[in-house]
Amino acid sequence: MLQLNFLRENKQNIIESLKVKNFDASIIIDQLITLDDNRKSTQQQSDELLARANSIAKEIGMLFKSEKGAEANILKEQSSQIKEETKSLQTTLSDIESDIWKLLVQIPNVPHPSVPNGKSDADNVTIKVVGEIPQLSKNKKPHWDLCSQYQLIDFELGNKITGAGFPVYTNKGAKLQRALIAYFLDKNTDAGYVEYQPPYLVNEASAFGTGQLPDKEGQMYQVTQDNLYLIPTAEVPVTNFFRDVIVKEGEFPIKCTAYTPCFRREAGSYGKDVRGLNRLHQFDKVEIVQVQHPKDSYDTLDVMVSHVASILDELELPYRILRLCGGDLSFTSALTFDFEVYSAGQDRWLEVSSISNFESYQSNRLKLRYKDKNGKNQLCHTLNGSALALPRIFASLIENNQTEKGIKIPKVLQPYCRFDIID
RNA sequence: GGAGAGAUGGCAGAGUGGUCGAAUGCACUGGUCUUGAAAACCAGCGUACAGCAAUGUACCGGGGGUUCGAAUCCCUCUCUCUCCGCCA
Repeated sequence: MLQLNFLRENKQNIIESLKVKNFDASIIIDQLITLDDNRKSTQQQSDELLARANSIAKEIGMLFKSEKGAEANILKEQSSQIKEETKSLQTTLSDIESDIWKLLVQIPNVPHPSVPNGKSDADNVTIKVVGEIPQLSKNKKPHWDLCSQYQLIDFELGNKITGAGFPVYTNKGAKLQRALIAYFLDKNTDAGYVEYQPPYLVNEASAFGTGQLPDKEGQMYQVTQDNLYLIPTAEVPVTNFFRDVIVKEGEFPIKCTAYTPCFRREAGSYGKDVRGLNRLHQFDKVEIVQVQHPKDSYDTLDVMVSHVASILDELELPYRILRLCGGDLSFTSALTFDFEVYSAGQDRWLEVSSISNFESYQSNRLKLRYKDKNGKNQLCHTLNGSALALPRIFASLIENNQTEKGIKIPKVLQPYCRFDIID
């Protein structure tokens, strides 16, 4: 969420910028400023009364020590009265504070000036297209057919033991999956990311820290008995490493990578979008997260984009990079680049990575700060992206590399797979 | 699952009702000394809100209560540790 003082000081700019996200902030910001003014004056009154009560309490203490009980009792009366007065002020204050909070969490992050206008994913701007779209024979197949032909994934078995959206990888399918995870992690650690294996369940505070709660709990699987949530992405546990942390300026950039399964309820999804591997309830992903100094975060975003591009280059997959328009940008992001690979068996582009700069939006909620040169605490910037999400990479790899003789494995994966063809 | 113990500043660790936002040690920062370093010595060193500032207020795991006054007493929740049981 945004800081109230930031809203106060940049009101007009923010209102203008948020129009790109199709969000009208004018009323809500005014409400917030009024509430904040109220908060300040209420707090001042309350602080004043408390200061008086405190000094009286100290006086009473000293009077008792010097055995002047009578005088002390008079002061007790006064103090009790003051306390009565503060009670209602305290109630007002906490009401105001919760009102402020409720409004504040409704305001999305302010988009970066380079975010284009637009209503939906149709308005995203393609900034780069890389690689040749393979020309396959008329007999080309989508990955779900290839999976059963070569016994790579058993969707039916997953249906039986759990339900739709929980595939069972088998044989060379399982090996390819394992190879991809190892390869992605190696690429990331070679680029300086520290590897983590976080928990796959998180507590309420963590789900709240990255913004899954309070609004998006419908997207998460919950273990109600222990009040835990299955992670929808490694972003949740990894970013929460830094909850309530004050880092030293010299520690920037902090770079983390983690492989985790991801669990998403995906309520309401249907149709060709969910066929095969296109959308699952459980899938694997390798995530990269960075904590950065505000002045460097956009350079870092570019570096992360080229890092992911280099992985797709090595996998020899055709891909394009999109700059998300205001309408498609997530609530918390200031600027996002999406990567889509071309899946030639289905003849469509599939999103495989989304790299975002959240600026201080997450940090503010997480209380993730650094001490600047003047010793003052400032909010860090956070960024994250997938490097990469497995299922759609898996799908496009086998679709694009299908031949009469079998599915060819790209060179870079062969040492990890220990085979070069699926036949 | 059963029994017990505990939660205090970056860490360790005092404090069981009255100048306690909190001793002390370590760590850290600045300075003196030194050719440099170490050691020693001096000083500083939590967070948030309000204020130009002085300063004020809140915070000793979370929430609630008792009291003129709570880190300290009471209730409650959460978490951690130890022992026993079970188990990869």
